[in-house]
Amino acid sequence: MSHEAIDYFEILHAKGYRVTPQRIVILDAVCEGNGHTTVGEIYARVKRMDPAIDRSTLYRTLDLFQQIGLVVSAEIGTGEKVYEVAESEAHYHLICRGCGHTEIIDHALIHPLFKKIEQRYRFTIQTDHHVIFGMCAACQQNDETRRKQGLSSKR
Amino acid sequence: MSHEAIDYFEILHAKGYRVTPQRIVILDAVCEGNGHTTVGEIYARVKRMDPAIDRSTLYRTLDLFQQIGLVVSAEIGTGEKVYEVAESEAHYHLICRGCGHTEIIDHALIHPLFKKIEQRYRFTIQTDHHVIFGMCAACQQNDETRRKQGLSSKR
DNA sequence: CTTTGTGCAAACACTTTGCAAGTCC
DNA sequence: GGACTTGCAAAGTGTTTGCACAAAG
Repeated sequence: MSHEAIDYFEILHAKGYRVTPQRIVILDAVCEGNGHTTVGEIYARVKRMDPAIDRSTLYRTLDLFQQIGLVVSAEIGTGEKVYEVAESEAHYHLICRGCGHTEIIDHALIHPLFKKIEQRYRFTIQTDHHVIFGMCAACQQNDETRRKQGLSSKR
Repeated sequence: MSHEAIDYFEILHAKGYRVTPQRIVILDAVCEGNGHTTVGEIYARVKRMDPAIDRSTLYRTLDLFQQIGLVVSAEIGTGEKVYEVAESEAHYHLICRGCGHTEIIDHALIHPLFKKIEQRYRFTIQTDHHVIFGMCAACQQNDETRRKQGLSSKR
């Protein structure tokens, strides 16, 4: 999962882009996310490693990384984009709306469905990163308990 | 699909909210979307019907409608939120990245998978509105043709 | 008449852009 | 040295908030 394993150096070079300390730090920061990370989180980590790096550089670099396929992004329910280092395999997450707990869904579960959809609708599915929201068992219980204690029906 | 069929009046009343012309116009506008509509599109329709309605009112009203369950929202790839009137059934869309064509995925296809996921991970899936991105057959062909004509590798 | 809802304007958060100075190769 | 990158500052977007006035019940 660490970028050590990735030929980022070579990939950048091959496309004529330069390897700069900022880019390394930013790739580091995305890797540290271990899965989804929002731009805000990435920026915090970047700042910790090198406070001089500007937000605009972060955005530009994330764009670049995405273009050359070093990282992929997905949309989560909050409207924020999340980034992560590109993996060979597409994958799917289950995120608890209560506690934010993330679970990776077994690939074998999803794949047959996608195959079926592709056949039926003559579509090529490109979502290499899918997020399903829900409530984990623990949070569901908490929620019920709280409701019993009588919370207002309004927000 | 039209809000005529919905007891919006009663629903608002029941929760102690008022029925105002603005709210009716906005609900109308969401209904006109016939599926996903972005805030921008909704606002345009609202303006057409009543130019005096402010953006802030739109946002506040959409929030309210979502809270009381009159409309549901989903996230699409662009980072924009889309809204639509709540349906009894959850549903799933296939959207072509090329032409934007939208296809509704047969419920029977998805449901078994979600059931399986819920059991396996002890999660309650709350996504009542799911979007999968891909490429429709037509756009895929166009894309290949274009690539053959020699487009640069950089964006 | 009381409470809720609205329009306005200003504030916000997040992202993008122009440009001169700095840096990689 | 020359092209690519960066930091800075400023401008965009899209969304939210405070407040006085208007409207619903």
